[in-house]
Amino acid sequence: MNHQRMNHQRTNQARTGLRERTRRAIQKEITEAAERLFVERGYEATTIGHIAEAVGMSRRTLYRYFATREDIVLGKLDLVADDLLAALRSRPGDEPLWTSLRHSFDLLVAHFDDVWKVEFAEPMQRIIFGTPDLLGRYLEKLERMQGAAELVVRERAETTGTPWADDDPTPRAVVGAAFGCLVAAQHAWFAGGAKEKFGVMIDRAMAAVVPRD
Amino acid sequence: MNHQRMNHQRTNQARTGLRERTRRAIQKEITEAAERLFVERGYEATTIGHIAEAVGMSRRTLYRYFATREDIVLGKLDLVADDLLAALRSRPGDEPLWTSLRHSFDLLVAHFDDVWKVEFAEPMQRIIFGTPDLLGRYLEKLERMQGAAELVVRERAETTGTPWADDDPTPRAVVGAAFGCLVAAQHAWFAGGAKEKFGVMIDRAMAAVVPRD
DNA sequence: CAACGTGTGGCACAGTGTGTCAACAACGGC
DNA sequence: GCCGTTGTTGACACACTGTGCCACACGTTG
Repeated sequence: MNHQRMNHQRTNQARTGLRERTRRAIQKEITEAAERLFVERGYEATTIGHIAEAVGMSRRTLYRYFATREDIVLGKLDLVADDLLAALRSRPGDEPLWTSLRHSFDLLVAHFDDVWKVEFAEPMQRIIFGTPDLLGRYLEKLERMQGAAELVVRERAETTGTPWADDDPTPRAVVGAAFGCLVAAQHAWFAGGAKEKFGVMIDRAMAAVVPRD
Repeated sequence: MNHQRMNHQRTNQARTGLRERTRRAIQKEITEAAERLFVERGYEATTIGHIAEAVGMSRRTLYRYFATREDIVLGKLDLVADDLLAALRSRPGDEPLWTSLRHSFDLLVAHFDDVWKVEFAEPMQRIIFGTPDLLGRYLEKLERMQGAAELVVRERAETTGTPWADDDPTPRAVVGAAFGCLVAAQHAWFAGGAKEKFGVMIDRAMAAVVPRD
């Protein structure tokens, strides 16, 4: 229970504390070793014990850095989520919602086209989408992002004087549609061997689905 | 590995065989006992052992009916998925895609407004959305449904002479947007205490997001 | 009857994730 | 310097999931 809140507990306070920094460094080390193993031996075949051995620590200690094996792969997503929400919040209030959402995704686009792609992009993507456990966790995290995004969208609508009723599914639906496009773009992206830029893919996907403003 | 294909392996052949029927009956019995336990003691707190004991069979045998504990809750979804795809296939080819998708969801609407609601609707929904594991599996199943739906949509577009390129994210995006609306409707539905009909909710959600035809 | 296929339970096993405890290092005040 | 506090680590035991394997019981068919 309560796995998801264990890492990165306070993004604001103690941002540059020594503790936090070394913790991040170790987390990164673990992640890299683990991903190497996942890519070359497969996700299912790589146990926590293997990873612990690879980074030279005990199984128990590893669990203090990542609550579950899925989190080793998907933990960074929580950080991205915070940034995405901040980006969404910072969009001008009079901008069409769909456009704001598209721009918020730019962070993910960068994440895909830059960091991931250079080192592990395609293989790790394939591992995530090819492993039921990971895919489920991934989608669950996207789900929670959508919940948070809905709140942001509702707040924004309130400031512009056109709020939605509490039981109106509209804001969630628009956000959900946007994330649906995101996943669609991911599929198309590495279905085409990641030859095309991810940004292009998501533009196409979101152009095909434009809600009434 | 390969959990999801273990149950309901051939929906077409041997539809009314004795074996299949008794199997279904036992599955149903297990499901009902399990859901009762889940509702009153919580999902996490209910082990396979408890369920097995409740229905009077061994743990090992229970695993021959459901590959995972999640499947006890979400297994029926696979059947619904088949029906949903069949419904989608049977829509007229000249109908706007969004309308076809909306009508395909009627099955789910019935499932929500009728069967579930009468007995376990709200509690089970809450359990699914409140348990990370279950939510993940649920979303993963929706994901696979979307993959299958995309194929149907592509085939249909081919017969009408307006196919999409293989690397075009459009069909998946539209399908994904529709499923996003579905989930949005679920949220709004039991956020409002399931007072409103589910059909109304999904109508509102999908009306808010209409892609270009 | 015998052979066969199928459903069942028992057992052992690898793996995940948790609670608990003792050892140990780091840091501050005295 | 010494000592308590605090945080990190590893070891062990534990409950639970899911799988492989084997022996047994049952009904059907030859």
